[in-house]
Amino acid sequence: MQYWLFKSEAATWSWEQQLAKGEAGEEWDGVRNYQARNNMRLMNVGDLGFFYLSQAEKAVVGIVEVCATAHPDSTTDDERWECVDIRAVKSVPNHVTLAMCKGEPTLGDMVLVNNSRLSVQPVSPEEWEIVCKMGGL
DNA sequence: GCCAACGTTGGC
DNA sequence: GCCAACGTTGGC
Repeated sequence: MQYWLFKSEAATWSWEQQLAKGEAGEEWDGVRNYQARNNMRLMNVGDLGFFYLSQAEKAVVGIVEVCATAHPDSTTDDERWECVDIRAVKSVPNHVTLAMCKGEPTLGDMVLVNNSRLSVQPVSPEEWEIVCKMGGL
């Protein structure tokens, strides 16, 4: 079991849209970055992830679960790009903002804090625990 | 809206 | 295989 962080822009794919997909989930398509794709290839069904909104929101707002391992991205014919499917598990009661993460010394090594541009990131078990607590879970 | 950081492309 | 030029992302 591993932990991840999925980054989205609310204008492109919001948490409400993800929630609306329910148990079936939805493919996390559109990723065109090798590092992010490689992370998705490492995912297993049952892995958990944070749903993070960049730009306006800049906060972790939900928990998701991987429900299908990497497969070709249906939004392109380019076979280089793959994606997993994720489904919403629960909303985070208190949104954990980027500023809060930056202000938390124990999250100093978090990828979100150090490499803001990577759209699919690994999260350590320790970081997972800390962010969950900050979020009121 | 700006700009820094990063990734990708393409010429050599 | 290097590196300059360019494009994109995302925080501020």
